[in-house]
Amino acid sequence: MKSVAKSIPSGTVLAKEPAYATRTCHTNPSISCGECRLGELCLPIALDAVEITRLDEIVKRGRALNKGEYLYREGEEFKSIYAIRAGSFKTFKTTQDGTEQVTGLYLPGEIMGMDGISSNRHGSSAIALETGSYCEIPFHQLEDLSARIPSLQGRFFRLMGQEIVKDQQMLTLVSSNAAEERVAALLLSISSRNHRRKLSSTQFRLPMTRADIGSYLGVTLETVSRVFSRLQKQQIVKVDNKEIQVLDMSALRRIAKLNESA
Amino acid sequence: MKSVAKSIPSGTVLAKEPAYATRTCHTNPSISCGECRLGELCLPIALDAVEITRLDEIVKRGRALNKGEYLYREGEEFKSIYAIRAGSFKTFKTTQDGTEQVTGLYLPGEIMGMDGISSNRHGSSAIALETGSYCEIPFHQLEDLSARIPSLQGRFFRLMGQEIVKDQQMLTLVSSNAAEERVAALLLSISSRNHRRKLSSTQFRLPMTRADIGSYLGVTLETVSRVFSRLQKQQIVKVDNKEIQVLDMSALRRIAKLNESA
DNA sequence: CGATAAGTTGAACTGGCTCAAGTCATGTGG
DNA sequence: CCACATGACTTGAGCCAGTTCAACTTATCG
Repeated sequence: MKSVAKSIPSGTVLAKEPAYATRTCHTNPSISCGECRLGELCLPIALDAVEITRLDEIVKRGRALNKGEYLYREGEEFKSIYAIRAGSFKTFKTTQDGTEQVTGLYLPGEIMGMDGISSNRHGSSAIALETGSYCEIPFHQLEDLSARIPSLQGRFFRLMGQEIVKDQQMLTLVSSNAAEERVAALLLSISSRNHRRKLSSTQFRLPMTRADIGSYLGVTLETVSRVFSRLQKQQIVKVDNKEIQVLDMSALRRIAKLNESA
Repeated sequence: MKSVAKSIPSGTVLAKEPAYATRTCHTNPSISCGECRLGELCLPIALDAVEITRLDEIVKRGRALNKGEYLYREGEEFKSIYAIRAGSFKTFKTTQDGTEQVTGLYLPGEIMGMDGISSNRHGSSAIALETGSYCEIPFHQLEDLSARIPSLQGRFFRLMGQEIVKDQQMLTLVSSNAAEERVAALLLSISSRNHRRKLSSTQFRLPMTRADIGSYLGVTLETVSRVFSRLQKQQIVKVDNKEIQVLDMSALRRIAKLNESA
């Protein structure tokens, strides 16, 4: 927990530190799915108490991961999907010219690794952006269980459907040019995901570097930096390195062209 | 069948017409999944004969659709997914400024509509690019059946996983700039999908207009046109309006940076 | 505290965009 | 079956958002 806080600059004016630290779910590995505060976001939605217990039996609670540690690597055999409990992760592919292309940002309560299901190989690598923890769910056990618990099967279909929708929104975002639009949409996305997790939707810490954001959004890191500067000059957000404070949410939505997604 | 052929310019030098016409699956609505030549690509893979019969009972074979007809519209209630039997379809979203953003191209044997699963609303509209036909699979019946046939559940998980992988490949393609790379990747994608369907991987007809291709790839139609002209000048492809002949496959792969996807 | 990574800002360059003017294809009605 | 209208495609010219390269400041961490 403290190691997350450690990465927040001490003299920061924003001071959303306590909220972040207390809310970022349990690093405590003994918490079961039934007790987990993220249950309402994560896999267990739509399951009753008994079903959650069944699910609990197959979930392996992973150890804490430090910044930069891999959860899995592109090309490795796919065995499990992973639910984020705390911290944040990015997924990325390494292109043949050796550059890294960020394909996803994952926050607590979200599921990673679904791009390995079809081919039995992980389609991307996943790495912790800060100290974090996760639950590992062996996929074939999840399949077995899903066949016996229809509501779990339905839940997982919907979860995969969500991933498809998310990827398509990202695709339309990146095809439709404007760099400002992309950055604004990313901020709104983080904002609304924080809201779901009962965190501040106006103050948060960007888990990615400018380079990661640029890679994710299909622009250079310099452009990301310039967009932040511009948005700040227009009083739409306050940017202090990775600390973001949204000052004018509706202006931000206007710039993002309100892709309903957010 | 003939109406597909009709859209092929008569005096064309390429003359891949017969292959196209005979191979483009059955427009015959009485063909069952067990008999369908697309079975090996479509939902039934991994199912035994008895299971296919069960699946057959819930599949509704749709009427032929003419060019421009909608299969479903963005925002409509999601009830079914659709398997393409013949022809080609595009999916697209209409952005708030009224422009159309192409999100997918679907060929026979492929499944459309999975972006409606999570929200119970279709996330995009689907429209026939030429005369085509489809099978409708009511989703809740598919869910019921999947709960009773584990191999069908597994198949559908993998199919959704494939859609996720496809969207992410598209995303990385569109973030990594180079217009030529994007066009080359699209050509390779169609080529390999044709190959899977036992059609020519070097000669085919583009089902989309330049405008559609541009929208899909995140460039303008003029850029698409110029890229085609350049590729033709370099003797990599022969372009006759919508007819494409790949002359130098390895050069095309080199340009596409061989995103293994293809 | 010093090294290294992350971020900002400026200046010049350029790929793709916009606008425009044309050709070519398709299909519709007389 | 032709003529004409409309949509699809091509090509050129100028422009601009975002890139590249570079110099610098600010954070982070052993």
